[in-house]
Amino acid sequence: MKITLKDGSVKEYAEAKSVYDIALEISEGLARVAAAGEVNGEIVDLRTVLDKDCTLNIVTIHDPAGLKVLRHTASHVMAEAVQRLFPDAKVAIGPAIEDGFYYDFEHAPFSREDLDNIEKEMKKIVKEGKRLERFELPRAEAIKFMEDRKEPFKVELIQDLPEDAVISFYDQGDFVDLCAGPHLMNTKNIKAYKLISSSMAYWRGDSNKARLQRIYATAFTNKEDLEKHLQKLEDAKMRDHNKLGREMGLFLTADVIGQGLPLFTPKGTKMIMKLQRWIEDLEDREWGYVRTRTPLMAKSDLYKISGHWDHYMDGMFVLNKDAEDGKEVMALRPMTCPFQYYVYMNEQKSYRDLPYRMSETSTLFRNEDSGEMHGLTRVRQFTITEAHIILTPEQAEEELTRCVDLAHHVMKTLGLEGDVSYRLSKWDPENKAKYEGDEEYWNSTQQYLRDVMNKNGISFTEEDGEAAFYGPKIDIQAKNVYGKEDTMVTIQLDCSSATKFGMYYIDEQGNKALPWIIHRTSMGCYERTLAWLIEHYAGKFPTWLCPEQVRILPISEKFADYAEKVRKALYDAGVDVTVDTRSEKIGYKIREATMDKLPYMLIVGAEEEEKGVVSVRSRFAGDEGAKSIEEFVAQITEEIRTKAIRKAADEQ
RNA sequence: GCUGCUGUGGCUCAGUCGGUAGAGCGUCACAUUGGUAAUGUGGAGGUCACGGGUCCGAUUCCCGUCAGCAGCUCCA
Repeated sequence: MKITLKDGSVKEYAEAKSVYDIALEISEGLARVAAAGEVNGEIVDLRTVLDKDCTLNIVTIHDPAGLKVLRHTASHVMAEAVQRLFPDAKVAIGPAIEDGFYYDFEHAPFSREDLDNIEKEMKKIVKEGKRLERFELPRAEAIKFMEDRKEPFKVELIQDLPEDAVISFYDQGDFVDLCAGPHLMNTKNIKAYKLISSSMAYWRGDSNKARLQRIYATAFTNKEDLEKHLQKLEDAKMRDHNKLGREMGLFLTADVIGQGLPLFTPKGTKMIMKLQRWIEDLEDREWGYVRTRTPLMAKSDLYKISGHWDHYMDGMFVLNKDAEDGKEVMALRPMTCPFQYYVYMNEQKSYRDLPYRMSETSTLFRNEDSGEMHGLTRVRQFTITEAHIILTPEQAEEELTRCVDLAHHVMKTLGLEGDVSYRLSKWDPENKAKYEGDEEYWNSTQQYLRDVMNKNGISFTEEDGEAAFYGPKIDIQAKNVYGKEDTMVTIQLDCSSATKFGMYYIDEQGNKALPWIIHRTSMGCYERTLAWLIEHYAGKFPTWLCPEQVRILPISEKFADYAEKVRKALYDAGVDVTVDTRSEKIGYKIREATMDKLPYMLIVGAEEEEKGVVSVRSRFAGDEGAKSIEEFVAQITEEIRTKAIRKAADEQ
């Protein structure tokens, strides 16, 4: 008997065998869908004995699709283990996800001990080598089947399937699950898995529905891959800005100050100031922006005009809300838009003045739900380089391109351009009340942004329900160390706000005309960008961003004067430099400076003083040898000026 | 906002089956003045997150609050 595999290779067998046996042998337990080979154009059943040459489309568990199947099967095994240990646990759903799988149960919260016990029980099930059998039932029987097994969530799932649906189940002996498949054919092929964590999840993501316990786990084809993955999770923890940023002394929080209100230390502040000075100069001198400075709060009247009062009330901090003494109801600003509009309207503008680009380093306040705050990435007060560009409709395409270019330039300079993806954030046609404007407005503005990105050769995804209430956005997204995505930069097209505020410009015919508005950031907010930088560089920032760029390490206190001379030379050149004057051994000082992730250490002793040099030790190249003071100053100032991103050999 | 877990010197953690606490690192002082990842000795430093309850007595048990974490939901 000859079998032709998908890759063209041919296997020969002395006697007829079942597809099941062949599949098991070739793929270490492949997915059922893959096992269904084609014989003379017909899908063969697993136990069909092959008596002719055929082509078998085999997906092994080493393929991405097969790995997903492996994980999905592992979720069934986990569900069985849970029900063996906790017979009253009701099963909900258990899909494979990126990097693993989960299963939701209705049950009391699981402790770590429970998870370990479940893992042990899974081991037994794997060892038992249980075969997974697929069977199908008509809808009514399927419902009865799950009703008999007292699985209300499964019953609900089946009820939502179409009347004529073929409803399939997978039976692994003591555990049967509603499932479209495919699956591994045998539990024994699940060799490497780990229960990661458990947490609460709502049935169908609806907070009004049942509270379930979700167990997150992962599975791989072999122990090495699993170990590698677990190591990766550990490494991610080491880069986590919320941990590393605090350890490095860049920021802190205080219970009495409140959630989502980080405090920046001198070090963290220095980094933010370096970013801010750079961005402000860049925008004003090279990209044609003017700078404004507007209030952090306003009367509620302003937000009523802007639409925030109707569309964003929950997200604002409102002051004097229930005041009975006649005090004005105010709100801290959640955005800068309307404030800058009034600056625009201060003087009548001609088409010749447009595009009018107003930028502001703007502090904003957003009343996020208490469970939403995280480190520096979700906070209640943050500062952003926010601009509003007032322009004629004819200028929009070119200006939007400039905005994308500026954002790209900023990310490239920071070395972060490889981390991002672009997203067209659209309104939600299913939830029109959340947005201003009609279908035509949204379709046309969304198409406008789509065209701009296409013309600029940007690949992007599209997402419903992510737009601002006044218009669609180009969002530049980045993932954190745990794979969670955040918006870093946003560029929004707004063709409706000008009407609300009565903004206009005088066109070439001398008539009032309605401008368009671009809302955009050039860099995400400083807090979030700093978080991103910490995680991207694992704290080893490019020299220009380091709060401490050089540390001078005198061999002993005898060389304090020479160290001071070197320090002054660097300080006068604008370098952030310190001297470690403690009476510690040089090895100890080097160790500490290394752990502080300093880019440069300058060791100075008798030899150096005599020759007027410094011994350079860098994070990038280790011992760089002796250099004259002038030479090192020239080298580092050039590195800082060009914002070079030097990397060590092992960081390439 | 919801569910769960967590909160002990600056950091990492131990401990108290209820009798007001300990280590390492860091910090400070002194000695040492050194050559590329840890010199030695000594000292200081904690209302055990905060508030209430039970108890003769609470850091320990219970309740609440605040904060941190994970997840859900949300994110103009």
